[in-house]
Amino acid sequence: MNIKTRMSNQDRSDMTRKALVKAARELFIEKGYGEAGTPELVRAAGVTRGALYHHFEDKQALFRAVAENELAEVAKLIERSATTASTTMQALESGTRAYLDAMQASGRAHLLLVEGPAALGVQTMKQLNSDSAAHTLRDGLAAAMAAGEIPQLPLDALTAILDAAFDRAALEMAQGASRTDIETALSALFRGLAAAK
Amino acid sequence: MNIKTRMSNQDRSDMTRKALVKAARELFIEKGYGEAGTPELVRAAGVTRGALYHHFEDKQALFRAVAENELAEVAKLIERSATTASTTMQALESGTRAYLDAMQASGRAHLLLVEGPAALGVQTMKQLNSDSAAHTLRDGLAAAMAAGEIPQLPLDALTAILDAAFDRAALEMAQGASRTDIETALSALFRGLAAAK
DNA sequence: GAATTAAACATACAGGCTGTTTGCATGAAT
DNA sequence: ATTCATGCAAACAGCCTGTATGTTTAATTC
Repeated sequence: MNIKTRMSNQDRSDMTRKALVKAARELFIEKGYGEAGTPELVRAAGVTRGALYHHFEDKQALFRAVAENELAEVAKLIERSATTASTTMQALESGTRAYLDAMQASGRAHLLLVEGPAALGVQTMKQLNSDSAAHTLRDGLAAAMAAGEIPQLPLDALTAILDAAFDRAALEMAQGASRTDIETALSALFRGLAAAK
Repeated sequence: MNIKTRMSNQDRSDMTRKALVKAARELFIEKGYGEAGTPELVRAAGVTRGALYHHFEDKQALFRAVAENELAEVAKLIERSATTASTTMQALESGTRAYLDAMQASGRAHLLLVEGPAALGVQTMKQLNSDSAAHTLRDGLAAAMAAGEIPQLPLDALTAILDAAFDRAALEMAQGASRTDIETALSALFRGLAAAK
């Protein structure tokens, strides 16, 4: 597979793109976006800087590709784990667990929650998120409100705040915090919301 | 005051340090840590790069000084607004409002919550935070638990999650989100916690 | 209070990194 | 078979960071 002779342009492009994204993912995690240099990056990917700048407009675009990859993976994992829950709140809680699981891939939380907003900007990150699957939370909350399972509250604000809570939960877990502790605290928040009529 | 002749070394140092931190604060906000170059920075501060590297070990140290400044300001504002509340939960809620207020200074939320973790690292930022005054939340929650106002929950996890919620609340508000919406959602979370026995 | 030392810069320099340009080789199209 | 386009490779230009060196002026010492 590594032999570069006798290959269609398509395949060659796919290979180098993937090699670049993979190496970038690792180096961005290890050193952070700012400290990860393209010379080292392409060395790790086994290509040249020429290839990089042929496939990506700039370093930022490469990071964006990495982030989009991660988000797609998260979305896939969440969809895959979607079970049939009887109440909307149960669906939300199981969705939360799926999200926490999906975010435990090594370095993913750091990449998406720390490097991403600084490298691409908060706005762009928000955009990428909603392009993939973050609307899950928003929709779930809206449904729960409609079903009367939680009180009527400003949807955008509540979504943002709970989203942040989940993100931090994922980040803490990725850094070694106790999963049961985190889930206990999150559940208490959820159940409290439901009780708070 | 701008005449640089006949000044003690102390005063000269203080002046240039302050000028650097001020200019850095603005440029880091405007362009982000990575894109803010020291040549432009020192021009804005009215000093030379020589002065910068005389006072700060490197660009990161300058950012750190900016962040510490902001955190100190936040802590000051929170302490100043500390009122006597009858219940621990009331104290927590008023503390929350004070925090949100303090974080509305232009660019502050972005600096501390977006640039900071990427530029200095999540760990260092956490450290700086706890060095200044973030333990307020943790202590408040512990007190509320001890007083039986909220259920017994893993303190670290709950603190982290609520901290994240407040941070995002501050960030959203700084970006134009409705304050009443945010406070409504936050209050619901709090009251829910209290109810969730 | 003269001489020495140390602080606060200013300037010049070295290396590295990003993005661009130019050249080349090979697969695709005609 | 020839032309064209794609996928790179390599060299280049500009900028930026951190360091090293020089200069001025305040602080200290004798």
